[in-house]
Amino acid sequence: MQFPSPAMTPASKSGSARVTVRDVAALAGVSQPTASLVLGQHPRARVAAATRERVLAAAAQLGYRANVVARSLVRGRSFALGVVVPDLRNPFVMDVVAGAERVSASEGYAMLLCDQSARPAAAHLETLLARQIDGVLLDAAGAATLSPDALRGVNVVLIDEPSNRWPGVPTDAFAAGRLAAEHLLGLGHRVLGFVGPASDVHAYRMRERGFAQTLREAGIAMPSERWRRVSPNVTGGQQAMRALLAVRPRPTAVFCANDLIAIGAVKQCLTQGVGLPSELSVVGCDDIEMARLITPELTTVAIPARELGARAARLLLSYIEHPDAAPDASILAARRALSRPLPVRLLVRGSSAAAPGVALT
Amino acid sequence: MQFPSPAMTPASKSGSARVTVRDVAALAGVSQPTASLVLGQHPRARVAAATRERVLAAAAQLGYRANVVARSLVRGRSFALGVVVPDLRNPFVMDVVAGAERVSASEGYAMLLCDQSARPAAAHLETLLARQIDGVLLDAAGAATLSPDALRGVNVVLIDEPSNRWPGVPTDAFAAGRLAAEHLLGLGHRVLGFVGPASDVHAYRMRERGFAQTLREAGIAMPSERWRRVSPNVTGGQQAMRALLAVRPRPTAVFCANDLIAIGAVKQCLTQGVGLPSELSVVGCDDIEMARLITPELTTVAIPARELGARAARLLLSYIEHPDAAPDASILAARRALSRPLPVRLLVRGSSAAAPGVALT
DNA sequence: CTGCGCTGCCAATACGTATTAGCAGCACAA
DNA sequence: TTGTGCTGCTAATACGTATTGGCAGCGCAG
Repeated sequence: MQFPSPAMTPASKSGSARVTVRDVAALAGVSQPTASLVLGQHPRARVAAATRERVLAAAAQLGYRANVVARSLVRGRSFALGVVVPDLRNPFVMDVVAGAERVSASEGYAMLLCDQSARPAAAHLETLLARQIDGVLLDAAGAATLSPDALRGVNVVLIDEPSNRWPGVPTDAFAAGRLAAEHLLGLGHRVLGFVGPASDVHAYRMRERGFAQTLREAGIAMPSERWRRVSPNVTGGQQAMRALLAVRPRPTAVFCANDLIAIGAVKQCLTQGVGLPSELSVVGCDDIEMARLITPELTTVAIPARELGARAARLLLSYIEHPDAAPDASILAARRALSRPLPVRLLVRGSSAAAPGVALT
Repeated sequence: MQFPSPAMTPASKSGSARVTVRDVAALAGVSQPTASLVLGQHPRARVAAATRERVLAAAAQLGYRANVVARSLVRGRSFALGVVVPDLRNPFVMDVVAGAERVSASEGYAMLLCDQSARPAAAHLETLLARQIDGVLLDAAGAATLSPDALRGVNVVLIDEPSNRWPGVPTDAFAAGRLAAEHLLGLGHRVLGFVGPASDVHAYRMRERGFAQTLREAGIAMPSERWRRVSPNVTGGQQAMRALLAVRPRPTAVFCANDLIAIGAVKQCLTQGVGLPSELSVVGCDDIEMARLITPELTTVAIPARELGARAARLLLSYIEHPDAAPDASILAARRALSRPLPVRLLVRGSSAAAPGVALT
């Protein structure tokens, strides 16, 4: 039988002073390393069952919570991921982040979020590296603006941007463009337009090439007046559509490289009184929530954004937790599966219809 | 004159092994604490100018980067903020987060993002506390679900949720409701409806009360059939509007407690062929980007979301960096300024117009 | 009774930084 | 010459955990 220290009753004051592994060890009557063996995350440690029980009981009684900072220092790992995104207010980007957050949180990793619209990616990366970050999820924009050796010594996974330097999770962007083209061709459209970003982001390029190549195969002309480059947002879409509506012959259908552009394009049509989809069809790409909310609802090629983020996080974690140069075959297989292009699919909604004067059979 | 170690030329191999303050000290020919005094963040330290120069030169030559983890351990602070949000995919929330991110990044703090839609707030909080987080930004939903003593010992700032326990940044939510009511009354509407969330979030309640009290003062009845409670998203808005359109007399104007609800309401009207704004006016609240993208554009009461997030972050940083019980008068004044309710303003757009049969003078 | 291997625990140390206390060295006045 | 005060630096230690090496104690075979 033993008395609790009269100065405090352990159970009641669990929050007052920081309780460390030493306190737990003292209460359990073992040394600090022994307590550390039990409370650390190495279940392989050889500790007698009775001792383990005593330590766990003491930890519970004191309300022990491991200090991740101290653990990080000694292990040289922070159990945290950095995510560098081009713009926090882009809904597609946030869907990707949401997918990544779910995975990283469930694996016990914290997520440090960095917005490039406020600070350059290089500055964010400096902060992340100083924090001994375990890995970085990089959007295409981030990968483009960063010098490659700023990223030396850290695990990197790229989101929808191929590279022979770092692994990444791609989407089948070429198919996205092709699906849009096939859909519009099938509706009888022969005078087509395209709106994409001026920046050189691979996924956008592939969407464009899938669209262009399908038109080419069908023998459709793609004059440059109907091939517009703008900033990839709503304003850009409006500008592009204003220009396209002035072109003669006027396009009867337009494919936009993302939904924000498409929404801007649709808005501009409504502003100018152009009938949608009676006079003009618009197809977007991404399937952000907003696409279903405008009128008419936007026909678009859905990119599985959350899944994209989730897979990118899983792939990054795989590299973090198995840093070996030549890992297990099953690990390699898992990585290969995660690196496979994500399928896309066409969602036909109200913004696309048969070309004017074409009766569909 | 001294030779560099023949084993490596310092400038070239800056990335190979982790360079510590000891390496810098050795190269500069001073002790580790001296180098630490120069490279740490205490400019008050008394170091001779010549020594300081030598240390800085050595640090630059070696590409020294401070290890924030080690610094955190000894200082007992992590230089990181936690942000716990109800849903990463809510655009209003993300605007708030974007504002907070900008401030925290510019002050050298990292931002750990936690999404309650994937894990309960309590679980996130456990992770954050284990990481010695310096402070937490909490949305109303987070504050509601957390037991108060889970937050003991950490700085907390609430976003748009009053509490006598923690500081927070409020918005003038009552005025938001009042503005909406005055606007609609001014347009001649006398049969009004309201749609709000079923959850008990203070800001929503105040918007509702501002709206209700203004109607009451004008002698307008508010029967419960025209007072709907749904989940605060697009689907909820659709459901509520479907119900409201069946009420007799049918309302000629509806105020929705946030824009997502309002967008759902507008969508439902279009689906059922109800003319907007000719037969029915809809007013939202928040002014998310989407509000300008639907047709007709949504009349709404703008809440300055980014400013809200930015102020919350600044307020939190004030508490973190001045933990004194009785701080400076200027600090108190700054806190008071940051705690003042954020003004809101009405943005009249296309979704509201004069009541049917009312000619405006 | 000795030698060997195994189990279970602990002493010592490391991680990279910040901070406290104190020691030289110097200038200056008494 | 001694005392005093200041400047500029360093030795020692702390932060809380993980890990290495080694030491008792025990069972068992020779």
